[in-house]
Amino acid sequence: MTDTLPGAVGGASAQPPTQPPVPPRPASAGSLGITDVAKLAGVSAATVSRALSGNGRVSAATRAKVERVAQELGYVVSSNASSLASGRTRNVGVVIPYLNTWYFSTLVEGAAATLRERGYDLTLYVLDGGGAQARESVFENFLLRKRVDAVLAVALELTDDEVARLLTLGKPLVCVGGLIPGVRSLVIDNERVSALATEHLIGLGHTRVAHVGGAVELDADFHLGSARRLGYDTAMARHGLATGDDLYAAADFTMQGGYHAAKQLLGRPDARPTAIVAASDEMAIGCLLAARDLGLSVPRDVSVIGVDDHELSPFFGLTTVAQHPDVQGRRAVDVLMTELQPHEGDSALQIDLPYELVVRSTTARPPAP
Amino acid sequence: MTDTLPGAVGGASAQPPTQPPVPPRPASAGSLGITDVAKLAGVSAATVSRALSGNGRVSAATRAKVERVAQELGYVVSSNASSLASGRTRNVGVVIPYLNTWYFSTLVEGAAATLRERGYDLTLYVLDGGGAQARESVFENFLLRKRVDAVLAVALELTDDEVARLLTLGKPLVCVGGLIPGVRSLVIDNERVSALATEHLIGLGHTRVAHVGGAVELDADFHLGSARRLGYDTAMARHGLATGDDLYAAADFTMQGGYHAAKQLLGRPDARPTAIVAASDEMAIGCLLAARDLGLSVPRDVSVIGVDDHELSPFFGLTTVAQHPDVQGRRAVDVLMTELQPHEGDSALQIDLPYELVVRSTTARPPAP
DNA sequence: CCACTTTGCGTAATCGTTTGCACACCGAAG
DNA sequence: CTTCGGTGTGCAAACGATTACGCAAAGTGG
Repeated sequence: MTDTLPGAVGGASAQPPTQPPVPPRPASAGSLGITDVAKLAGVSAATVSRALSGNGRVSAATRAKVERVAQELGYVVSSNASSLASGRTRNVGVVIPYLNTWYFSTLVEGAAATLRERGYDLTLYVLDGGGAQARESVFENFLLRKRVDAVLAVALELTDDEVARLLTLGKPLVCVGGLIPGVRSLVIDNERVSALATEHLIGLGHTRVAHVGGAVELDADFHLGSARRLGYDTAMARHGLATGDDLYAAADFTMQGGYHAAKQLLGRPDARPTAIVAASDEMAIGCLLAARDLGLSVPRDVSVIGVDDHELSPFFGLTTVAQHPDVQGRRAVDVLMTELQPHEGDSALQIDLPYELVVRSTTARPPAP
Repeated sequence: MTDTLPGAVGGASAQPPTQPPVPPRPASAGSLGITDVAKLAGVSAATVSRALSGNGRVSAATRAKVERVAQELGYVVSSNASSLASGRTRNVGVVIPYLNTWYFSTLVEGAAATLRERGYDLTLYVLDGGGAQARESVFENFLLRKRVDAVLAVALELTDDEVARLLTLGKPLVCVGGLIPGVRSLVIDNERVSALATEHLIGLGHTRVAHVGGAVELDADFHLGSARRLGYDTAMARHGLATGDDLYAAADFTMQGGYHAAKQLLGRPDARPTAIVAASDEMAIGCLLAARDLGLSVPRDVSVIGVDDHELSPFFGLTTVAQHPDVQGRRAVDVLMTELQPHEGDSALQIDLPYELVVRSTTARPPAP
């Protein structure tokens, strides 16, 4: 029931003190329930529920009438009451480490769009900042309040404990951006992605190919840095090409990091690499800027390829291996939805996400020696 | 369950004694309710509710015992039941046009962090993509389901209808990033911000100051482009400096747009501006890159200033007028929270957000003529 | 030692839907 | 003309909390 707090509605200016006898119900449009609709439609509340939810059978005529009345009254079901009674919330929880990042925010936007289309709400839990404490409070409290029908974990390496905790709720749990044992996960093959990028350069004829990768000590989130470095190493090895410390520089997945790494790699003119595969587009763009500052022309003097297809990449003409976070978000929701259906055929726990090479103008054949 | 309760062991542990050390499995299924806690603690459900929620009086001893039992059982209140009974949801709805943008995602992250700290959930509605239809469905359905205690509208020019719709719910509505009549709004004075940036350049001695602004036809979101252009115009006029078509280029708030605009402005060597104030940092960075491509040195040949303090700005050494979206998100939540309290003193409807000049290395005195 | 206020807690009535069950009606099959 | 299976609807019991009341027991002051 809406509290009869005076002044909550008016808002604009202070309530005049000379208020006439306060109307007992100040147009409490919020407090209209299913029974109001029922009464006006001349049916029982049960029938209204069935007509509006689509569960159970209702004659076409009755349904139409109920819908009309509900529309006229501006009636909207109380999700709390509905959830309590039915056990379904039409709401999914999305847990994510950060938000102010191209990848994460785009992924969430994709998920949000899909959920909205399906009539679902999205409740967001951003772990950032709060550290271990935030993480614990989310997993120990927020997610257990039965406010969500399912949980989508983004790029989170969940502990067995956290998984168990969530699964005892009996709610589907889907993970995107990392493989978790026993949990349906949508993953991108980071090793292959990185190998593909590397092989593009090798295919162009490059032999001195350097790698700007994530520092091992920053190897959070499913060892993204390691996986991509491994793909680079593998591809190089497969083609009999040398790798080594002089062809590797660690960075932190930022543009600035990529910039400094490239400065270092491209700095010595003696054995300068003719190409760089960066583990992310932001770092790749950093490399581009560094090359320019060193007076090197891209792609004439040095080729650069990234991974992601960041929103800035088209502008820089960056060749890259695209992953599509918005699609990842959408697909993750799709999976979640089928999971919410009374499914039985246990499909694969691991679902591979697509990626593809996007050739732009930062890669070309190596300069003639 | 860990049986530290002497009396509870007999009744509760149905486990065979010869069970190997199974992980404690705190909660049996999701189906444990307040009455389970009540029974085990030897009190009534009402007391458990009071002890856990802090409403009503409970002796310290009882409270401690209830808390311990709840902890052991892994009990978490059902937010639906709680909301239904109390009318409060401990959840706020955030409505936002886009998410995959530095400003928006950072703002939401700030809001999310604050909300989490206060034990609130955040339900996110991203309008993007769905167009008018998405917008309508959010305002006509999603927000009216009584799932939220309050609504935070970000950079949305709400129609009177939408405002009315939300206010009849009796739920607080706060707006950040735009002034809406009758709604408590947190706004940044875009005109002053832009004037401040312009005056920084004027103070350095620049007289030919150009503006890269939002195209009027893209003037969504509270006329951000217009307001910032007006601030530039005003500042120039105040100092008796000329403005005009040769000192203005429209763009679309992207780096690419800024790049092309700057190419145009800086292209003719005859009457080239010595400084540019861009209406956003992303455009400013585009200007930086354009200047470089034209062989101009920043800030020796041309100064550039932006607005935002984008995450990339420190890397580019960009001088800018900072607004702090994360702080804006936090403050918006703060306001929302006081709004949720039984407030009475109607404070100002408009709340001004802070901004400040951040001088880095892209602005300097103009070149000697 | 007696009113009289606090305190602490239990009883029971909500909150607004959903849904199992019962029942009435209806047309088709036996 | 019964007997059915299928439809459409209402009744009433959940769902799992919160909270207004009421009533003891425990302080408090005179």
